[in-house]
Amino acid sequence: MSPSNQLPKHYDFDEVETRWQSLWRDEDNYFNPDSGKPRFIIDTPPPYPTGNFHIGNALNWCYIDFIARYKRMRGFAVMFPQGWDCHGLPTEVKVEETYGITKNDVPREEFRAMCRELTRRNIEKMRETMRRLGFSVDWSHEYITMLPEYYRKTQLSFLRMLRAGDIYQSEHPVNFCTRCETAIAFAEVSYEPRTTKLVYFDFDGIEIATTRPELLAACVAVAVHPGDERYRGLKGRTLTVPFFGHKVPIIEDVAVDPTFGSGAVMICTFGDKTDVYWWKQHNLDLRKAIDRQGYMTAIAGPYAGMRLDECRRQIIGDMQESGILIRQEEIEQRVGTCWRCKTPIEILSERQWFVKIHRDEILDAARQIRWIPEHMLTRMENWARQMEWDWCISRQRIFATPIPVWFCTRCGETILPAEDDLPVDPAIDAPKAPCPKCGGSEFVGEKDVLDTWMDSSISVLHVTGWNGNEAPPPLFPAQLRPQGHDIIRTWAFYTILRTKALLGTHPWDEILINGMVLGEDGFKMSKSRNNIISPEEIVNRYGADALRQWGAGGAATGSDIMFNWNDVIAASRFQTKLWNIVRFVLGHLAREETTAQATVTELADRWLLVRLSETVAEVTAAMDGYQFDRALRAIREFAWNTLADDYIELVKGRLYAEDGSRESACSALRTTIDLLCRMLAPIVPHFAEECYHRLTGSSVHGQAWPELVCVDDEARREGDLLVQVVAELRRYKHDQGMALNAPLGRVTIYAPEPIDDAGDAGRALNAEVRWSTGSPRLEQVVGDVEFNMAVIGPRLRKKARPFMEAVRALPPELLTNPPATVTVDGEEIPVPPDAFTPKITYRVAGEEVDVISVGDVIVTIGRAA
RNA sequence: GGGCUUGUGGUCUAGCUGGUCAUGACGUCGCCCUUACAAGGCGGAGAUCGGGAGUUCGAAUCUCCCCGAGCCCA
Repeated sequence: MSPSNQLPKHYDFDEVETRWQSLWRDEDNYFNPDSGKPRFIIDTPPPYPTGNFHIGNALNWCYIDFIARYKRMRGFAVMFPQGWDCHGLPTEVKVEETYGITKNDVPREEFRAMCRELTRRNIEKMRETMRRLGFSVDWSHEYITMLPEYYRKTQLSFLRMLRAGDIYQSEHPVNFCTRCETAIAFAEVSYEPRTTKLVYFDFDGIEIATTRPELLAACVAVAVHPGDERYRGLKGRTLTVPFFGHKVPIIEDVAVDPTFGSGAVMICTFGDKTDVYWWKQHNLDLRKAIDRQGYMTAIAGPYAGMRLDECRRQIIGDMQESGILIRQEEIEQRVGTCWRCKTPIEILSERQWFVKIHRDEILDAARQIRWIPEHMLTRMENWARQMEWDWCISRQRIFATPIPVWFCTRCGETILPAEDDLPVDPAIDAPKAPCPKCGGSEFVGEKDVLDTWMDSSISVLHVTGWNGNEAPPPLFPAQLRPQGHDIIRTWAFYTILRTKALLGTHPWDEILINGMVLGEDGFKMSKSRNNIISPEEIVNRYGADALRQWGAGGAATGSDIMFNWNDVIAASRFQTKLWNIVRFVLGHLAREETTAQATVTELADRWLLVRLSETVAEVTAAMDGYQFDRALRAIREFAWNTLADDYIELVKGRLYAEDGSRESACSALRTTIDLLCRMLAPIVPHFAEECYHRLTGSSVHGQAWPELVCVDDEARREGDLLVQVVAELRRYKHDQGMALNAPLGRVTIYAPEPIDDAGDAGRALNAEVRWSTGSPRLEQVVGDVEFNMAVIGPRLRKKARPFMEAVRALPPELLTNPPATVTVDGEEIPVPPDAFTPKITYRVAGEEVDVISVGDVIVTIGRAA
C-alpha cells in the first residue's frame, strides 16, 4: 500500500491557485447586512489607479484580507469593499503624454473623458492583480470616486461644510507658472540646476546677499540667525528698503543659515518656499510685485510693467549707479521650473478655498480610536498639534471633482446649487434660479476643483451608507481602517477631520497601520534605485500564497518590511513540507474506512491534541491582535516541529502496523489537519482550501474558526517526556554512527510515573523499550548547580551573588538534600525553595550500559548483545 | 531643521511589561537517499544584541548622550 498515491507528489501552486480562483464565487464575499451576524466594516484604502498594483499595496491588502477572512470565520458579517481614488495630476499627465496634447488643447469635458477612460483601463488591470493574489474583496461594494454617484457625495459634503462655516475662501501662496498662467502643485515642479549671480548690496546699512534682487519691491523683512554675533541687538529695528522707501522689520529666525552670503537675508513675498515659511511664521505683510503674466506690478514703481529679467538687469544697474552694490558672485542653484514649459515657477498669492482645522476636536476624535501600533497615534497628535495653516482644498486642474459654486457677476454673491441637483459642474451647468441677493442672472462658475483628498476622506461615509443625513448612517462607524503610515497626516487626518465635521464623531473603532515595503537594498523602492519588485513577479515564481506568507511573516505588524526573496522561498518550502505532511496523513486516513471519529486514547495522540489546542489559542490571540507574524510563526512551529518532526516520526510505526490503536492516531491526525487548514485559511487561502477540500470535500472558507480546548496535564507532561526521550535517543544513534532505523538494544527509561506509550518509542527507535518507575543501579555524581534567578534575584537582592557562591561551595551531598540555611558573609541565610537544582550525572555501576539523562529522567541503553 | 521609528551571528528576523544560558529563516560545515518530504532529517560552527555612560543583585530589554538608517513633514 502506498499512501502517496492519494495526492500528487508535488504541490503545483500555479495550478491549485488559479483553479480555486476560478471556482470561488464573488457572491461568497458579499456583505449581507441582514445576516443577523455582528458586522465588521472595513474602510479599505482606495488606491490611485496607476494601473500597477504595487507591492506596498499588496502588503496592505494582505493584512486586510487576513482580517476579513479571519473575521468571517469568527462569525462576522464582513464588508471588504474596494474603492478607487481616481482624480489627480498623474492621470492628467499620462493622458497628455499618450495623446501628445496639453490639457488646454481640448475642451475640458473631452479631457476629462480621456482621463476617465484611462482610469477605467487602469482599474481593470489592478483588479486582475488583486484577484490573482486571492483577496476576498466584496466587489458588490466597489466605488469609483470619478463617477457621479460618488463625487455627488463629495460635493454634498463640501456644501454641508461650507454652510456650517467650516469652508471659506482666502488668499494663499501657490506655485505658479506665468507662461501657462496656472497654479501648479509641487508634484508638477521639476528642479533644474542653473548658474546665477548672488548679489551683495547695502540694504540701509546692512549687507544683504540675494539671488532675487528684482523682488526688492516685494521685500517685507530682513532676517538673521538669533545666534549671529554680527547682528546682535538688531532685532525689532526697522530698515528702509532702497529705491522703494517702505519700512521693513529685522527679525530673527533659526532657519537662517549664517554661513550663507552675509548671514542676513531679505524676505520677499515670495522668492522661494522659505519666504512663505517666514512670512507665515512672523506674520509679515504681503506685497505682490509679480502678476500672473510675469510682469512687475504697480508696487514696483518705476519698474512696473517690466518683465522679471528686465527688471533684474535694471535694478542691478541702479544699485551700481547709486553705489549700494557691493559685489556679485556666481552661484549654483536648483531652480523650480514648470515641468511642461520649463519656465521658472513663481510663488504667487491667489484666492483659494480652505477647510478650517479644529485641532482639539480632531485630537479628541483620534483618541477615541484604537491605534495599532499605539505609537502611530503619537504621530497623528504631533502632526495635529503643529498644524499652522488650514487645509487648502482648491486646485487649478481639470480631472477632479468640481467645486459646486457660482459667483454672481453683478454683486459677487456666492451661489450654491440645491443638494438635489448634485452633482453639478459649474463650468458647464448654470444655477437654476437668479441671484438671491440682487436678482442678477449672469454667473461665473468656479473653475477650481477639489483636492483629491476631499474625495477619499469620505470613503468611510460612503461605505457605511451616508447620504447627507446629519445622523450617522446605519453601518457607521466602520470597525477598521487599514492603511500605511505614510498617509497618517493626509488620509487618516482628513478622514477624522471630515467625519467629525459632518457627523460629529470618529470614523472607525480601530486603525491598523502597516509599514512601508523597502527594496532588498533596504531603501524605499523606486525606479531610479532599480530595486522594484512587482507582485506579479513573485506570484509567477512562487505563487500568491507564498507572497501572502511573506506579508504575514516578513516583519511585525506596523514596522517597515524589507522585501526578501529568502522569505518567499522559505514560505514556499513550508507549503511543500505541509503538502507532504497532508499527503502522508491522507494516505493513512484513506487506508481504512474510518468514517466514525474514533476516540483518541493513546498517549502520543492525546499529547498532539494538547499541543494543537495550545497552538489554536496562541494563533487566535495573535490574529485578534493583528499580529500576523506571530500567528504564522506559531503555525509553522507546530506543523513543522511538533507535528512532522516529533509526532509523525513517533507514530509512524503504529500507523503502518495493523494495531487497533492505529485508529486513535488517525483520529488525532484528522483533527489536526482539519484545524491546521482552518488556521491557515486566512493567510494561505488557496493552499488551505486545496488541503481541506481533499480532507473533507468542502470549502475551508465556509468553516468556523477552530476552537479546541484540550487540557490534559498528564498527556502534556508524559508526552513531552516521550518526545524528548525519543529525540535524545535518535541523537544518540546519530552520535554512535548508527542509521536511525538500525536496531538498538534494550532501552530502559526510569520515569517518575508509569507510562504507557502504546509501543511508539520502541517502534520509532527500533529498540526494545521498557518504561520503569524503579531506580537504575547507577552511581550519582553531582556536578554543577543550576540556579533559578527568578526565585533568587527578588528574594536575596544584593546577596544573590554571594549566596550562589556559597551554594557552589557546598559538599555534593548537601546539594541533593539542600540545608535550610547557608552561611553568607558570616550570616545564616535561609535557602528559598526551588532556588537551585543540582546537575547530576550518572556513572554505570556493574552493568554494561550507556546512560543518557533527559532532565532528571535516566535512560539506560544496553548495547545489543 | 522638526516628529516618529529603528540599529540583534555573513544576510534577514523574534525577543524589548529586565531573570545567568538570545528565536527562527537563508547561507555555511559534517553525517544520513530511515517505505510523506534530499525543496528532507540529524548534528555543528557562527552574535561581547550600533557605541558610551547610568539605574539594578542582574540589562538585548529601562534612562541619558553619541553615531548610523528609514519614513513623514518644513
